[in-house]
Amino acid sequence: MALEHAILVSLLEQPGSGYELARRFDRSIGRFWTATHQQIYRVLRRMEADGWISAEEVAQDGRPDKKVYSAAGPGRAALAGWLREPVEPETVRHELAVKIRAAAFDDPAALISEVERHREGHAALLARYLHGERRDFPDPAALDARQQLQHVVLRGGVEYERMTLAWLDDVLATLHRLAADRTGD
Amino acid sequence: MALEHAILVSLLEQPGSGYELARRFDRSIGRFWTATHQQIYRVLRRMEADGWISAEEVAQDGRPDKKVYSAAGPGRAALAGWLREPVEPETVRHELAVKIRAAAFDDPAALISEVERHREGHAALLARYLHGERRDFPDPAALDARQQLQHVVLRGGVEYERMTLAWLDDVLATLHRLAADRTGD
DNA sequence: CTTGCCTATGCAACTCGTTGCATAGCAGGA
DNA sequence: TCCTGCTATGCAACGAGTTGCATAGGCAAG
Repeated sequence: MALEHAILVSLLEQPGSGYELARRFDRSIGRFWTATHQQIYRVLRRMEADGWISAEEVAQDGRPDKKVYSAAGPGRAALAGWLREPVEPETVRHELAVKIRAAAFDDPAALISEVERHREGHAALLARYLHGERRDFPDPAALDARQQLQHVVLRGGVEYERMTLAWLDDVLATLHRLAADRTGD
Repeated sequence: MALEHAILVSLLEQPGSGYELARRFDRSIGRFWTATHQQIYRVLRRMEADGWISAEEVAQDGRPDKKVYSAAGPGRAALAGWLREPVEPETVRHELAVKIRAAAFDDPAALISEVERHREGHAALLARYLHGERRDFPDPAALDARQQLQHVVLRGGVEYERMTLAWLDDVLATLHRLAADRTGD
């Protein structure tokens, strides 16, 4: 389980409340590790009980109080230990790929609009990544260690989206060809 | 949940026992939808109870009996219905990406051997994909619809591995540069 | 002949992750 | 005024997924 470690990294980069963490997961980190607010609150409570993080109640005006968490010593130590353990290979749950093979037993043309919608989503995400890259890393030569590591992860996201877009185009071409073959004879 | 649909597709392509399905998931399908034998047996029983698939006891000599499942009419209908529902975007759980950002709070050089091991795994998988492609799709011009769809999914796997290898090289270069900067001053 | 491995199925217990709902104050628009 | 929406946290219940173990026969190597 790496959710607790993902949260630790996020808190080390910037302390925050459960709610703020949930919003960060929706944006940057969430693309390679998803989590809902429920999971985050549960894990935060457990980590606080274990002494990995410390909490501070912060009163706000015009909105409810919040509990701001920071990574504590034991949390840092746990993260360092985890870094030295072997990495699990990443897991992908690619529902669309299952559907593409399933289309062989139905009408392949019925998938075209779905694939196109998917493609739009990836194109939008790529645009967002590239926008974030220009904003946060305008001068790649002048980055500290932390920023360089954040940047290389972001480049991975960019390349993933580019690869996926090209593949979806390949899928669409295949589906169109199959549809033409069907009506053609 | 798409596990039942992934199993249906696999059974439509070729009937088989729970054990055989588990081995198929370890190989081809498992790269974009993982499942253990426990999940598979549980889902098979549920699908049989729902009439989606039918089972046949097969006695074997020299080894235990097995139950061979085939997709039945209601299963085909359920698959066709699922195909028309909206696709969820694929989810990635990329532990290595979390670790790379975590390395900013520890020694980045400690990650190098891990990333290299990861790289070897992806290189081996790419080789296996390319080998399978030469074996199963030697003449792309002479494929029926089902094979064309299987092939385009395989091409997605190939492109994913190529992209990942290139990115891991990028990560390694970044880690080496950071390690050199550290010892350099 | 015993030990370990492979086929083949399954139970029990657990953790992870999701969904729906609840609370509670404040802000802004119809 | 009422309704919607945002911040902020949480409970309860469920479903998905993992881990450890059990059974049971046959095969091959030592």
